[in-house]
Amino acid sequence: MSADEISSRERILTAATELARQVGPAHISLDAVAARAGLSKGGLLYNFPSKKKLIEALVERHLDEFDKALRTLEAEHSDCGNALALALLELVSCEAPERKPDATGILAAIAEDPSFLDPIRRYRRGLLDRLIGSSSDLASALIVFLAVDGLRSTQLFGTDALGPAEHAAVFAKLRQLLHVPEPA
Amino acid sequence: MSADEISSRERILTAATELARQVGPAHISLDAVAARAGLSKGGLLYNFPSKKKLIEALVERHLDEFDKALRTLEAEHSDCGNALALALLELVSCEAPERKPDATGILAAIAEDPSFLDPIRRYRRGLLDRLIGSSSDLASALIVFLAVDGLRSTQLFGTDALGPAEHAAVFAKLRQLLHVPEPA
DNA sequence: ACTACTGTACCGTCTGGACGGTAATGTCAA
DNA sequence: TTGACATTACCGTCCAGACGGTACAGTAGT
Repeated sequence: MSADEISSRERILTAATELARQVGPAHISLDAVAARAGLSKGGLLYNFPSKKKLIEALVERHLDEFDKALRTLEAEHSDCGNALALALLELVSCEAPERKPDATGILAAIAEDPSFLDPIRRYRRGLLDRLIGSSSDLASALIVFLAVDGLRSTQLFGTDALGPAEHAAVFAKLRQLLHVPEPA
Repeated sequence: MSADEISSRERILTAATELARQVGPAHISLDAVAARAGLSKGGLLYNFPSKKKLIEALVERHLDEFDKALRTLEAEHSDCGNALALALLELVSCEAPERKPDATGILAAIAEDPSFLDPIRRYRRGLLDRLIGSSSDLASALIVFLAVDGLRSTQLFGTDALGPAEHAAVFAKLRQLLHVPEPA
């Protein structure tokens, strides 16, 4: 891995994610991923010895990115009592594409085999425990947790039905549930 | 279609859904679906002339079942002001498996080609409009809408992290948001 | 005779993966 | 400094099998 270029692994993972969005999560073939990542199929199989390993890495990377973005946002609100719930809310509502990890690869994983989501299950349970432990109002925190899930899933499916005004209304109310004042 | 047995179309659709859950949504082959539905591949292709038609029917049936269950629940609460939001809440939280449509087939659809979800997009937008038109408190209704989405998506992914107690706590709070008294 | 299939045979395409090769880049003793 | 070997990171080819779909002859119930 030379310093002036992104690692092949990253390029492959990104190519796979983009392909999933374009041709449908069930149709990411090794050939197509390799072509898109700018290397040969042999090269791909060198980095990921099987399709299974590739998809596992896809899930893992998404989880890492999500967790990193979440912890950054959480730190920004460390003064607030409901920092984690607030960070969750902001992660899913923020406009910056950099901070919002692309989850399309996850669809490829679940399409291939639902058991690929086991790491996600574990992560979510941990997240929920952390949320429960850090929230003054359990029910409200759980509502935020679910609502964020809802928004993320609809973004993932491309079935996002909320307009900007509705979007703003929900988030204002959710903030209110967390006893967080409106931002100026 | 004789009266004493379920139609072949229904059997095929059910078989496809079950297969999607078992082997992964990306791997429902016509051969496997036919075998599971107890007919030959020729018979399957007689009912659904292509895989595309089969999957379209999968999405359509799910939408029909969902809408039917929702309208039934809505009618049961026609005296309440937030009947639709409440019905949504009950549909996703009820224990009766009969009333909760299995959405696994949807995963097969999105895995194959995300544009299969167009009917779902339309339905959701219509549902949202109906919700907005019928709710006294818009923001709360939208929160319920999102939270229900969240719960449905996690059930779909099998990443449901909430325990029974947490589950109960959220739903109590959501009901409270809709100004609905606790059931006895 | 018509409907609703069944069963079998087949075709062209695509797939994951195995394999052998190779050029570049270390590593290390003499 | 050099030669010997190891590792990394790929390339290009091949293949058995699975896939969606077609074609068609046969058949049991109405």
